[in-house]
Amino acid sequence: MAHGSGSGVSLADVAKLAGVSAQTVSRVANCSDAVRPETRKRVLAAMGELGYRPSFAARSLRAGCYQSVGLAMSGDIASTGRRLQLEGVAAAAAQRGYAMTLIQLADDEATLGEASSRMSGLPVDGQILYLGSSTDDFATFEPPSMLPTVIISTRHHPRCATVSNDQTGCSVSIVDYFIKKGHREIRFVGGRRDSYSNISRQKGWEQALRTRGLRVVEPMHGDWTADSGYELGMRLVQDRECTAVYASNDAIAVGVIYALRDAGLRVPEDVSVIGADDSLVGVIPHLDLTSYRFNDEQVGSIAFDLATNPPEGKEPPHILVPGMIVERKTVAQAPQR
Amino acid sequence: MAHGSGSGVSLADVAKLAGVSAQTVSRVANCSDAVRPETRKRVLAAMGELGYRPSFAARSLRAGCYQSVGLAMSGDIASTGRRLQLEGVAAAAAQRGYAMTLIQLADDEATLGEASSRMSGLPVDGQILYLGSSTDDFATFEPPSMLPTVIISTRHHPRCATVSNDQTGCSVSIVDYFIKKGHREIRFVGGRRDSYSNISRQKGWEQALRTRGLRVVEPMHGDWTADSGYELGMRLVQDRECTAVYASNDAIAVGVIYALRDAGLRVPEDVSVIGADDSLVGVIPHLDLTSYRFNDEQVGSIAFDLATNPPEGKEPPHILVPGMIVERKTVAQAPQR
DNA sequence: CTGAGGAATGTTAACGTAAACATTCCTCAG
DNA sequence: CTGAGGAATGTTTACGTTAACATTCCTCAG
Repeated sequence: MAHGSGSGVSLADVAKLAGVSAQTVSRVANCSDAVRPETRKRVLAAMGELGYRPSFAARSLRAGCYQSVGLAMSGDIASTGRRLQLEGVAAAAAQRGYAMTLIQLADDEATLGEASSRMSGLPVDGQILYLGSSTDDFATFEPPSMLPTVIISTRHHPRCATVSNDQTGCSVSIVDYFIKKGHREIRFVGGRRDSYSNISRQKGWEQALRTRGLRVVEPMHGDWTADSGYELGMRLVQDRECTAVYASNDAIAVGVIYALRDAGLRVPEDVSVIGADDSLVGVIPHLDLTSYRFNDEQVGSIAFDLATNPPEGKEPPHILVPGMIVERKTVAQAPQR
Repeated sequence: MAHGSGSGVSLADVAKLAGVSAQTVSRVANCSDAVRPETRKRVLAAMGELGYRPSFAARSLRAGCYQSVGLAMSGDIASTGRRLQLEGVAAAAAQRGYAMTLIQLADDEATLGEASSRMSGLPVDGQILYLGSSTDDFATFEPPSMLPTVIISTRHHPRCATVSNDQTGCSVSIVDYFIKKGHREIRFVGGRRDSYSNISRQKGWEQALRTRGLRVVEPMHGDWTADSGYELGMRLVQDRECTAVYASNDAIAVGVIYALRDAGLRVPEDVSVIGADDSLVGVIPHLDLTSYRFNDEQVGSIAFDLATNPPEGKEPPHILVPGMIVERKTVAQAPQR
């Protein structure tokens, strides 16, 4: 017995059992009020007996849409940030009565073109593409004409709507926050050099420092782990003028803090440290790391809206969603010199 | 212009433009080789021009199945473990050419019945229900007759296949691992008392100790955070006989370790500590926490297989997937007394 | 030159649903 | 008693696809 489409039981089957027409069954299934209570009862009984399940295929064929949005992700769904945006899309979809179709692309096939072509055969009214910002075909990708397409990316695309966390804005906020606290020597400790989010964060930091007329010291780079942060932190100890450190993620921030403390410096009294992503809550005792929390939920929700209600205008929108600094205990006023 | 189903452009439209029959276009779309190269080219050109996208609805209506599996999750998709199992399902689906339809249930509607009924109108050949193990209707839930159903849960269900991580097995492995290292006073530090996974882990620990004839000391409970682990760790210091601690998750383990060290005890020389979930890799400097890693990928993959290829037998399978201890540096031989 | 045989293409029908329209049946005003 | 009007239900049709069968056209052996 083939499972699938409508469970093999159709309106007609139910109709026959209940002694009514298929249309009447359809009316019952769709809660129309133009059915006598007695008839309705008989139909519902027949439905139950046969295990009727409406056929999504037939319904959407008739309706011409699916009430479903597609999300294509590459590699790791689970990594920080990505998963929250997935959740944002899912939440927005749920709220608006949409389903979500998720496809995962292996890293070696993670191009926008491939994702879009796989998606085009699926039951979706719009698609959200969430691959790394560094896919080969980002610039050349042409979205399918009849399928509203949104790319989650910090980069701007000429033909597609794009949304993402405002990585640059994150850096600017952090720099300004440090400045407000009286800091002037603000260092950046990076993650992997080739990572797009690291590049954006670093660029934003540099830009903000220059605009504010502060000194830019060439940053060091680690591999996103706390251990690499520790090493970099130990090197940072030499830098006697530095009073503020902006780490490209929280693990690095933790590494830096441990290193500074091991070197006899106090955090935040001597050096203030801030992380990014706000991913380490509740995980380390007595560490109240000040961090920057992105609004992943909103990114997902906006992506959903753009995919299901594409704006009319010529120019595709490029939306950057700001987050906020979560103040805890690793940033203080700059020490007096 | 309505988007959706087949982009509004049908085989017939393409056929007219290319001057062939719809069937020929269908053959081209399905890569049948019974088409003259020249014809194929003409058809492909027409497809491109019109932006043809095959209609999922029509195809599955005809085929009688969707090549898609449904996954229902409650509340937080992102939390440790859950997200990895999501990824496991997604990976298995991708590998076998299936799509995945994800629906998210708000916490106040997270029952198996609700999930299943929502799913029944979606394009899925099978469904995987992944709510908390504590849903109200777990025992009474009746799966729909024509939709293969799998529940991800440590509990056994009389009518549905179930899969999950082997929480009890985790505890047994950990106890035996400690015993192998010469420990005999093995404590359990729990997370939230009412959490199902905490209950299972504690039960497994207790059972293992009893079976091996070791002393069971009533465990303490925190709230899963490192800070709560720290507090409990400080209380644990009084327990002079304890040489081994099994923490119900990694954050608690970290808290315990910090507390023990602050109290002057060495880890692992004086007291060994093990966590569970292996969720804190690379996040704390110089902490090489021994932990138990579950095989979430495999849980997801098995769930997928059961949902798409339901076994014939009468008794629904109940599968517990073992994980493994990841040996690092927080467990050592028991100290000599 | 004939026609058998195969390659390429066309035609028909069915999948399950729901809108639009058609029919039946009942009630009640005149 | 008649029939207008409305409620309940039935019938037809189209959505886009593809399996199954039908047709056309070409090639080449005899």
